[in-house]
Amino acid sequence: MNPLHLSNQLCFPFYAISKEIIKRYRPFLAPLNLTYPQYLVMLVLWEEDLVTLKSIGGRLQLDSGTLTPLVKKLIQTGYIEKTRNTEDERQLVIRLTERGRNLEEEAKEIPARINEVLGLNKEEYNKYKDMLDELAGKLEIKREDGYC
Amino acid sequence: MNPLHLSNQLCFPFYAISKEIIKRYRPFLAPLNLTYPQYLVMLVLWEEDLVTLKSIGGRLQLDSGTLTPLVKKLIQTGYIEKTRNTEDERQLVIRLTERGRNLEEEAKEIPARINEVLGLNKEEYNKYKDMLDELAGKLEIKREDGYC
DNA sequence: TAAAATTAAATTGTACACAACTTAAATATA
DNA sequence: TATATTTAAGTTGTGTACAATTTAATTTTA
Repeated sequence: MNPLHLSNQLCFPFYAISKEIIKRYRPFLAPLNLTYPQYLVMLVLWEEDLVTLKSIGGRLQLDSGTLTPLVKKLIQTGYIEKTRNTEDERQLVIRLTERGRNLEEEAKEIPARINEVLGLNKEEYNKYKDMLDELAGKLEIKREDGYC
Repeated sequence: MNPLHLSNQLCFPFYAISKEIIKRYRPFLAPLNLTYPQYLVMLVLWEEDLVTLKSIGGRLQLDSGTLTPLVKKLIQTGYIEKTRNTEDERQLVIRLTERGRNLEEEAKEIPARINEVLGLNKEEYNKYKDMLDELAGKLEIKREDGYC
C-alpha cells in the first residue's frame, strides 16, 4: 500500500465531493444571484438576523479576508445591509433587507432539490450526515453555536 | 426540522472539513514549496510520469482554467517540465524533473504526519475512507482510472 | 489614567476554481 | 478532399480562501 497513492488519501475525496456538490447547487443558486458561500451567509442570517461579521465567520469558518468582499457583494445584490454596533464600533452588524428576508421563501425548496440531484434516500443521507458530524467533532472544527 | 438550517446541510460539513484538512497540510507542504492542489498534481505524477494535462484534470477533477496556471507554477518551482505530444500537438505532456522525482522521498512521510494531526486511528480512517469512496461512487464523480 | 495588549474589520497579495470563450490541431463527414 | 465538428489548452473575468499586515476601537494593566 503506497500512502502517496491518490486513492489512499482521505482528504482528496472530501475536496472532490465538496466541489462536486457545490457545482450541483449552482443551477439552483444562480437564479437567486447567489454563489454557494453567499448562500451559506444567507442561511446564517435566516436563522438569526442581526449578527456580527465575526459571528458569521465563526459559524462558517471564514475570516474577514473572505467575508468582507463577500458581504460587499451581498449588499450590492440587495439582500443585506451593514451597520456598526454602537456599543462597540469595531463590530460590523449584518442584517437582512426586505428582499433578503423574502428570498428565504424562494430558497426553501433548494434542500429538497439538492437531495433529488444527489440521489440519496433518507437513510443514506442520515448515514453520511452522522458520520460527517462525528468527524467534524473529532477534528474539533471550531464553531460558535454547536454547528459544524 | 428546518431544511434551511445550517446544521441540516449535507454539503457544508464537506466544505468545512475539506478546508480544515487542507489547512493542516500547509505546515508540511509549505517547506516543499507546494500548495495542496500542487501536491495533488505531484501525487499523480509520482504514480505515473508523462501524463497529459487532460489526464491530470480527469483524475483530480480540475479543468485547464485551473491547471494551466498551476502547472506554470510547478514549472517555475522546478518540479515539472512540459512538452507537446508529437503525435497530437494539442496535448500537453507533463513530466517530472530530477528535482520533482527526488521530492517524492521527502513527501513520503506526509501521509503519516497528516494522520497524526487528524488524530484518527486505523479503524476510524478506514471507516471514513470507505464511506467517502461509497458516496463518491453514488455521486458518480467522473474519474479516469478508478480513482475518486 | 496613560501605555500596552487585544480585538474586529479591512487591506494586500497569492493561489485556486470554474464558467465562458478563443485558438489551434485533429478527426469526421458530406 | 474541403468543410464541419470535436478536442485540448489557453485566456478572461468573477469570486472565493487565506496568510500576513494595517487600522481603529476597546480592554487590560502597570
